[in-house]
Amino acid sequence: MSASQFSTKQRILGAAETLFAQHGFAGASLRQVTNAANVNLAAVNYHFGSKDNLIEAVFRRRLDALNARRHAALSRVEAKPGASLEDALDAFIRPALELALDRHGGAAFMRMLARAYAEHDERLRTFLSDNYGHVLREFAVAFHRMLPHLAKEELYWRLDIVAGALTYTMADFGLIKRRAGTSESAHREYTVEHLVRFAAAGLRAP
Amino acid sequence: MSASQFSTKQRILGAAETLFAQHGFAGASLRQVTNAANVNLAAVNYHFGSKDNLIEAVFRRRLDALNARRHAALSRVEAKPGASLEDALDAFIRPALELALDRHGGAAFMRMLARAYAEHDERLRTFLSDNYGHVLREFAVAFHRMLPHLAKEELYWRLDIVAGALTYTMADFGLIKRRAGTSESAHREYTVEHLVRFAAAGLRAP
DNA sequence: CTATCCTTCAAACGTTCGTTTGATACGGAG
DNA sequence: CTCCGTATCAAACGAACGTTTGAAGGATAG
Repeated sequence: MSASQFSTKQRILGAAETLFAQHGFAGASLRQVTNAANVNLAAVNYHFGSKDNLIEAVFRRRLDALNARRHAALSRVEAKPGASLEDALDAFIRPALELALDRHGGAAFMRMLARAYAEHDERLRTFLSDNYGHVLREFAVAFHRMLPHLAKEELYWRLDIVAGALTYTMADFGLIKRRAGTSESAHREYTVEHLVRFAAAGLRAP
Repeated sequence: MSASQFSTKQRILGAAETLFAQHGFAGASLRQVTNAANVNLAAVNYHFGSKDNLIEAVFRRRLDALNARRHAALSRVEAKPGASLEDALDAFIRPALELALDRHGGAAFMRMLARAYAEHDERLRTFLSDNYGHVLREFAVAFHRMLPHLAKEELYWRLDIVAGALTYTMADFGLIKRRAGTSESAHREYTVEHLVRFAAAGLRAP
């Protein structure tokens, strides 16, 4: 039963991701997590030190890769002459949507991320900003270059809102099965395009 | 100190709204709430019966009025010949935005509502659907009439996502001060227009 | 073999949670 | 005045929380 192809650490991370998405960080207890992962209660503190550290580890496992892919995609866009706002938004959205549609817990992680956005928790915001803020700042610079008429302050809170709305939307997309008869790649292309237009409209508003 | 122009019940509701918005339903304890409201701990269970009932009461206090105003606005739109999708969205968005910009805790409530959306909690969804679902269904019917080419299933989850994204966005709007030199009504008009366009684009997408 | 390190385990730690209790004060109604 | 329903209070209830402890495996190195 407790046997799984995954290590204790990985099983804890997976169960935590699912339960945090379902009940929130305060609402999901370590006893729920360790029961779902079929590991001893003390294993969390042994491997991660504390519940807060576990939360950060769950983020890290996914965001390291997501941020790297976003950075790479933005670099490709910036190397291209005549890149549009839509290209930059695509670089931001596509890696996240691929993560949301990933079959190995991607949807759960996206829902967890959406909750984190809604929580406005100071500790979490600091952690995310410290570890992943630099890529977001790269995007902000790119957007600023593409929307020169927009004041920096205005741009920043628009980005905050657009990113939040996108995250919320992608979290829900992960819950919904695509229409029968549509291939996965077609579904993804359709959704990316839809989200890019939606975000561009929000950023370009007067 | 404990003296206030408001009754015990009202002070509990106000403090709960603020703290639920800040720390979530699981994260805010009744001891925090009763301390902030300057009332005895037992007062919550005396006046409301349980923490869950308190949560529902906090929703009820705002949503009764919000739903009534949305219903009235939609009725006006439907009485008007040649009403557009944008008119219906206006009827949906304007009352909510006015609530979000209300100075007496409206912003806190909107943040709480956004968290509730992100939580996907079954009990809360049932409560909201049972008590306020009929107005949302009126809007769904109106939108269906205005978007006949869209299958019902497709429309429903688009509405779910659009409503969530709008709620999230309005929750953040409540946190941000309007630009200096802009009147409150101008700020509201600008924002409503922006949100309506944004939502219409999401619903009209192919 | 023994020694060592990493991991797992049951049990307990002190704290905080939502809820309940029983006493006390107050304020009209009879 | 007494009576009675409403409201508030300090105190306690059992349950659940995150965390710590110390002992017991189990593999590897000498």
